[in-house]
Amino acid sequence: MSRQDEARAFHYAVYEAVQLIPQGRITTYGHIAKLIYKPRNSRQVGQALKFLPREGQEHEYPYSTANVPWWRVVSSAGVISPREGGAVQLQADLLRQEGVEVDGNNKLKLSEFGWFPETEFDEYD
DNA sequence: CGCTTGACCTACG
DNA sequence: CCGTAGGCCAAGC
Repeated sequence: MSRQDEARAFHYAVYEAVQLIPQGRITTYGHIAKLIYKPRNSRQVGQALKFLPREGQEHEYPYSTANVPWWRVVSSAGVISPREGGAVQLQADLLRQEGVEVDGNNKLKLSEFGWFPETEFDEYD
């Protein structure tokens, strides 16, 4: 399996896990990493979302912003990760649109809206 | 091939 | 509840 194939497989795993997040709920990059059995790759989870094709854009992946709720993923600090462009504001709007409270500093209450299903890694805590 | 980046995370003051 | 330090690891150059 080539390195590129592995990267694609990782991206697909991330997108599939993100699709599991219920509407009106949020989870973290780190938790998605655990769900796909790559607990030390939280950074790459963010990277995968960055590579998620924008709706309408030409791409090979069977995933895009049209079928992956990328806005339901935030940092472990419960904050919408800062980045270039208007993506942050869009994410805040999409979350509020489904009932998730976002304050003026883009902070969210993980204790209230967090979605953290059990993972096999939790057994080693 | 080595070095820098970055939608991250935990531990510690 | 900040802010910092160190660790992590694929992608880009």
